[in-house]
Amino acid sequence: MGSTEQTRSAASGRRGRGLSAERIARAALELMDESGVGAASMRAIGARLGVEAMSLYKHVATRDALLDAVVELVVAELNTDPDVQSSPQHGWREYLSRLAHGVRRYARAHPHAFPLVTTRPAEAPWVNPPLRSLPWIESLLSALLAEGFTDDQALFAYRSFNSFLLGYLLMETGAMTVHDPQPGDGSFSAPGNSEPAPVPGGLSPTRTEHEQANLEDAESKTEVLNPQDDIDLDRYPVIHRLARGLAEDHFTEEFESGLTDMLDRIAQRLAANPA
Amino acid sequence: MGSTEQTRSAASGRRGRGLSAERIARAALELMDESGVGAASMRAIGARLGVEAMSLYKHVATRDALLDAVVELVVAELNTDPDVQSSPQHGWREYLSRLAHGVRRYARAHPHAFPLVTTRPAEAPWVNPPLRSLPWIESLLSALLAEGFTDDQALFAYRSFNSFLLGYLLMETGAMTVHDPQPGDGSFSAPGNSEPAPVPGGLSPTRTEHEQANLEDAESKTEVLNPQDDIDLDRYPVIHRLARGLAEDHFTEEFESGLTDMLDRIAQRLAANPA
DNA sequence: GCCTTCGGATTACGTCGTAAGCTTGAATCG
DNA sequence: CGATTCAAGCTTACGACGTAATCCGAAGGC
Repeated sequence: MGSTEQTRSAASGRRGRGLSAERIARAALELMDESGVGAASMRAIGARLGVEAMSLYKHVATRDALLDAVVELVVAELNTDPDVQSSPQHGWREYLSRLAHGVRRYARAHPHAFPLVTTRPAEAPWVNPPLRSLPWIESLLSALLAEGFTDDQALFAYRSFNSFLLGYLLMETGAMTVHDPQPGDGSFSAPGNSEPAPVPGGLSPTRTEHEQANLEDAESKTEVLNPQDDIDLDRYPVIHRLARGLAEDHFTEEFESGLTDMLDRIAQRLAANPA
Repeated sequence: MGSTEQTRSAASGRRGRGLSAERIARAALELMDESGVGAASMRAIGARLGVEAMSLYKHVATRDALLDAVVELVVAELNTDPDVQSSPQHGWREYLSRLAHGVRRYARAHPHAFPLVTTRPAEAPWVNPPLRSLPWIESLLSALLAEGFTDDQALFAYRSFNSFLLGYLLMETGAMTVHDPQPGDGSFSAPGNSEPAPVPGGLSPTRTEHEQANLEDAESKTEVLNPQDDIDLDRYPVIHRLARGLAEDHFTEEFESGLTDMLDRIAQRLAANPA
């Protein structure tokens, strides 16, 4: 296609067109941001870069490695976040708070890629999301130690930080990627575990339409199921009544208050067994 | 293969062999538990049930719907959990605590399937993991309202419950599914965002071997990267020093203390603006 | 000059989800 | 009872996927 012109505007100053592992990961991330994780197939990534799919393997071992690189790329946005500090300037609270806000920023910037960050298997059980990289784990731990934390206190803070961000941000980004509802309910049983199954519709009759949306993709469908006119009043009266409240967005305020409480929890631990 | 004997031991008392949406979902879940999400292909599920892959479509609309059914199946373990109560018997704290422990139980029982529970797009932004089903959301909310919560208090508790469990359990189950390490590090940049890239190895040279392990699968490889002999002492001195502490398992104790704190947080909210 | 090296294209294989149509045997009804 | 119906399961086939193997042409070093 086109011509054999090879502009060679690459920065590395070597052969080939500007392809590189990072550029590939960046293209993959763009595709995910636009159309979900599933849209980032090797062929699609190649097409976006004006290259055949197989050429990517000259820079990336496998698609799995590429996904890991995307995760790394996302987390690496912390490096260029101006509000995040690499070491505590005004105490550990501000350090952790700024870092947490940085994490939230990258999570909200890539709601489709964030599940990747949270669920891809790590190289060790203690390399946890949402930091996921040894450099940042090192940074956090050494920052806390420098602030006078004991080893145990630092590790406790590390775990609390991880689980808090994981929970809140997965909720928040998950709420951003929702697909269309189903007519039938299809529950196998009810919470009261007394009646077997009073479900009327059973399995859905009309659902021939297919859209690829496994764990891999998560379509963008931002359309929100407006609760108050879809919820079955008889089966779910409380949900029906609280519909408006359920749909309200409390993410920012509760992120702040949850973060504060988490930091308080850590501070409490500091006071409990002082160094 | 075999013979044309058709034992017809099905419970439903109709035609066909015992196949059903629930049996299919159960087979899929077993495959996931054994070998990761990716192992539950339509063909593999069919094989496990002694049936061709296409036969599954007589009971399941699409593989996506099947994954949703698996999620439902996992969450439905709450229904048969003897310690979980369908309505508060001794106050909301015990109700929520028992429910939380029930969720933890199903999460630990299916560490490979749990990411599905946490990341599959829901039918509405407020249908959140780890409950994910309208019956259980209804149950939780009505339980709290019955205990005297205001609407806002119940919704706050619902969100706190979700994000706490999401965070802790994703950490815990994530630590159970770890894959083998890579020789090279491959970071694009370091946390201090001062030096560009002091990485020695760059991209991995020897990694021709492939094993399917995208978000879909997450191989079982329970082998743990023993920190103290693999961590680069020069680049990550703190991690190296804290290696033993990082590898320690604090999940149960910190789940308990975190749960207590979360319930305290809710109680605080009750006191703040009393009904 | 040649020769190595390396980045990209080509071809091809096995597996995946699944659309379309066929077969079959139990349930139903005359 | 035999004819009909029809859902459950089988067969075939297609396009998209990840990727192994191979080839090719140009840039760099000698």
